[in-house]
Amino acid sequence: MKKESNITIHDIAKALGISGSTVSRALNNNSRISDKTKKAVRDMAKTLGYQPNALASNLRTSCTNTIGVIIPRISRYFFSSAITGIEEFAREKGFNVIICQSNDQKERESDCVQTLFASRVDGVISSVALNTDNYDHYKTFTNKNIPLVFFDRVCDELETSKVVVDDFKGGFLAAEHLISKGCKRIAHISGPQHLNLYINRLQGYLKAMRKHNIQIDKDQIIESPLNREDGLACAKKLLESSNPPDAIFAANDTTALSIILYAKDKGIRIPQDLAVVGFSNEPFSEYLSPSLTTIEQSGFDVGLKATELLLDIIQNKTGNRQETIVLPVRLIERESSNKLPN
Amino acid sequence: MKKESNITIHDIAKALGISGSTVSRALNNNSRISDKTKKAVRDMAKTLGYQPNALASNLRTSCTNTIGVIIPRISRYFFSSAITGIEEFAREKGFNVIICQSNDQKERESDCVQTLFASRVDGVISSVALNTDNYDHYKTFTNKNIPLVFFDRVCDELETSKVVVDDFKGGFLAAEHLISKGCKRIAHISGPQHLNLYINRLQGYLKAMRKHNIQIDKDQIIESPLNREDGLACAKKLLESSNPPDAIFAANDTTALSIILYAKDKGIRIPQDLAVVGFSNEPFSEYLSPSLTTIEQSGFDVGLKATELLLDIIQNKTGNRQETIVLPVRLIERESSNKLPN
DNA sequence: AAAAAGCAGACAATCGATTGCACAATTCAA
DNA sequence: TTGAATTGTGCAATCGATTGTCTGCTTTTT
Repeated sequence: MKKESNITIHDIAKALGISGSTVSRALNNNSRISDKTKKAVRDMAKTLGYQPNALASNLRTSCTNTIGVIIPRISRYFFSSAITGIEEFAREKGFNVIICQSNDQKERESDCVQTLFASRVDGVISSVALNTDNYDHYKTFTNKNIPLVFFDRVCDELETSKVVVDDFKGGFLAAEHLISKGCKRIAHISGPQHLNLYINRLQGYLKAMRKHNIQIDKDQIIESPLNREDGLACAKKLLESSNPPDAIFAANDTTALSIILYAKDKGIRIPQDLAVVGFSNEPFSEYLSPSLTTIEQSGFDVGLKATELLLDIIQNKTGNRQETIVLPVRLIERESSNKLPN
Repeated sequence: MKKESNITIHDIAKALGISGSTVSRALNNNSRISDKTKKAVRDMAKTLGYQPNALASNLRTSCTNTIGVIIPRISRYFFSSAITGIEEFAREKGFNVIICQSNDQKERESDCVQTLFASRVDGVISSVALNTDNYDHYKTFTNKNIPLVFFDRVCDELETSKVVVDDFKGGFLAAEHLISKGCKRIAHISGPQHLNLYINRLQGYLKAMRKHNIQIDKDQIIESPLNREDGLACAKKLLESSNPPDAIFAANDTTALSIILYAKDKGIRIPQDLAVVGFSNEPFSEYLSPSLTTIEQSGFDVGLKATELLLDIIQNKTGNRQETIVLPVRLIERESSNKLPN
């Protein structure tokens, strides 16, 4: 009923008449221990129901076998998929994962950094908050040589590895797709320009436009925080202008959703009057009416890759590298852009 | 560049010419230490940039200040919201959270139990996998007196506390709402009957039917694993019968979605020919066409409450109690049931 | 003024696994 | 046969914070 006195390596040692250090080495498969002893130790460990005390081991080795994750919000599908990828890989390698949410606020992000640091995680994977414009708090990690890998929303200021999707190509595919559907006046709603991924999506869009000699109108490119409300405002601004676009490429699905809702409300037909393409392939995009054409990016793969990279740095003690891994994206054609080229 | 030798309580002690134990007690606000000394210690700690080493403390106290969470899948909105609630509360109280996903498989759930146990978490919050029909693996915790709280998908076999939403009322509200809209033949697609929450939703539905003297037809109540595919099969079965229902109450939104997709495909008008109500208020339900009437349940609140309960058990060492907290639900009326009573 | 009580702080053991070094036993080379 | 090399284990210190017990000093009580 009380504390079951836990089995320690010393109990095993006593049972076998050997020393604790030998047991420890045997369990860690140290080459200095004979196979016979190793087997005896392992068998006895099983018999006694030994459970290693990670705490003690952590204290001695100052490795926690834990990685920290900082994400804006877990309830966004892309991030929860990323978490799944991170966990999958980390657990398989014997690492635990501690997750912190910044709620897209820089201050909370700083708190997350502190929490993870105090938990003495062996490494950190992060996707920065929307309004993070300065990365000093991350120096808590880099100063102490704690490996750090960014994903999706990455930070260029710090010398770390990064995992992103091919946002440039995504932007390009989206725009070219709209062009192929005969759209002539293609607007783009972009995100905060201090984040690479939005810059890249925009650049991809611009490249497609140039490639096909479509005139680029600065009024048709607007920056937005990409939430529901601002999406409506952007839709209004674009669609009520004297020369409205015949297509909009939104830098995320949430904004594309706002556009669709706005258009429905105003009797603008999609895709006939206005074609729409989003970005991310959020789960809801498939069920919208019309369903949303979008760029698929695999959160799972991004998480997996980031973890692979991080654990490699941790285990090989190579120090923070500056590798950048770019994962592929894919255009998913649905109804919102399904019109005949005219 | 190498290991910055970390500041320990002994460094503080040396700097002040006092002993380590005094520093420890001062930092823990022990009453045996004078205010003057406490202040001196705290100031010095700040000056030196002292960061307590949780590992050492954990080892000594055998408390990890960490709670474990086992959930089916983090990518489902209800669960990610619950996680947010759990984290919010736990962090505020100085606890870390380790999350494990069972992917709705009993075997993985067992693995999660082992992982969390090996991590020596101070307590566990769990929502069981769909196919878990036996709870022996959870005894790993109960045997060692590790507090355990279930939420949403709870287990009655073990003597633990539980947090659920009012599924019975939800079922009742859903059915009564359909009745108020003039529906006469109301089908119900329920979930696995070894899970209380589906039993309760069903019972709520039955009570409403009885209250309003609507005939209950056993053929109109079917059990389903409640996924996309099976939802289509259920829809087909119900709607192609010789006497199809004029309303369906599905035990989750995913199944309701399947019904809507099936009906669209077959030219069945919603809500005129068929009214539909789901359960959960998943984010997509708002954007469907027609938008989905559903029962809202707050994952966040459930997570918060479960954590409150768990931390209370941990901190007051009251042992596992058997409290059951029931949180409210709410009907959200949308288009899929918006027809005039006939 | 002597005894009792209270206070502030120090000492040292402890949590359990790891690891540098020492040492014994065995094998091998010369 | 002796010295060297190799192999298998044990000893004891260590990681850093916590905590039961003890000490010396101050205050209070009678």
